[in-house]
Amino acid sequence: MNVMNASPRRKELTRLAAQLFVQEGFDRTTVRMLAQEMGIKSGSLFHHFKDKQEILAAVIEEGTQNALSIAKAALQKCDDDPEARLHAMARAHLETLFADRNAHVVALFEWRRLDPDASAHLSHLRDAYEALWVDVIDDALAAELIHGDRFLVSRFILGALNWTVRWYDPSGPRTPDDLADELVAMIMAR
Amino acid sequence: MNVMNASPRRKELTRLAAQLFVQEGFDRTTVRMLAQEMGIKSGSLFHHFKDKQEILAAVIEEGTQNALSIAKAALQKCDDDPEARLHAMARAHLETLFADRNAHVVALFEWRRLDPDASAHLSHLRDAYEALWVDVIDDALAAELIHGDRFLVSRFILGALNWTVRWYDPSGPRTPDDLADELVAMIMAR
DNA sequence: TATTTACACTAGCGCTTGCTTGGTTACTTA
DNA sequence: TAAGTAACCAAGCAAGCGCTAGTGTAAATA
Repeated sequence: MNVMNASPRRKELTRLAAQLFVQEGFDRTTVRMLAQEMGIKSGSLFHHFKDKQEILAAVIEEGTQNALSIAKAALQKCDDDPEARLHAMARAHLETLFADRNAHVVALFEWRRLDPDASAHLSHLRDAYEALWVDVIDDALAAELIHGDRFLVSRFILGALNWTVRWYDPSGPRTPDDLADELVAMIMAR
Repeated sequence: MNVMNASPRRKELTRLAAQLFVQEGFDRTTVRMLAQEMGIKSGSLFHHFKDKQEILAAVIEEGTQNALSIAKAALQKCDDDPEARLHAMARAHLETLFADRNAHVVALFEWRRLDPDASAHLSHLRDAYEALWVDVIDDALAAELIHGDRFLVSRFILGALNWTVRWYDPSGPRTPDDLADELVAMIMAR
């Protein structure tokens, strides 16, 4: 078994697992289904992952790491203007969400299936990501771009953004950037 | 077995099932766990419900029916002012969401576990509820209380509201009405 | 060349799952 | 008082579950 490595093979298996977890849900996805999708037998799966839990953790870790680095890059690319940063953050959020949709759907809706250890470890990653948001929103409030309670405002924004995975159709006329811009327009004081 | 009835006993069992489904998730909730929570043996469960699926459907139906009638009542109580209607609808949404939290969490996050027949039946109920929202939002747009694409705006609002079940703590200082008012304030043009 | 490593296989163990069966008990109604 | 019915129970079946043990083999390493 590969301890905590990130071989290309394991990455590919993780990607396939994410897809199945979205289709069927974590609990209904059996190790036999996973193995078949990967083109191997169920026993062989445990050469790559210690147990089924570890596959879930790998999927979520992958997605959250990506989100974090994309958001950081997006924020660095724009100057200190609060409005630009708000736009950039919303765009980055939706960009990751749909570039890596399967992993994020799993992270959003199967988080509770993680065992306590994995959950604790991944919580730090998620907190680091949310800290970026808090920062951006605080600046927007200070600049009076938006109004309201900082806690509530950030929850509402993240809720609206995360919920998009339930209805957004990438083959439709709108791009993720369109969504981001429309949301920011909706909440900005005019 | 009781076919499609709503005996008090069955209603109570449905309530208990909703609680367990939230705690454990539908798939991880076994009929033995359900039975124990209800104070009966697992076999007896199937006197009240045809199968496990039917319990899930009962939970979701109960919650959605409540949401529909509360929203209708709230809208009838206020006059035709678009702003009042928007407030009323947001308040009604959160009122049901937390009065009947378990059922709604199940409806929001376990919907996909429904078999196709139950899903089709319950979709009509849900559509009826969402139609109320579309109506209210159209009026608000026409009155220029809010701006933007009607489709996107309604999705964002429902997303922000539904996501509250993931973070709202009823024992905290804020009431559901506070949340509703703050959200409406956030999206209203000033 | 000898040894290790990575990756896959077959076979199946021990357990849990949703659900069924056949029967009992307590209450209501004719 | 007899019949009917709603609610329950004990026992267990067949299928499916996660995971393990032991083995084979080709490529990389010493």
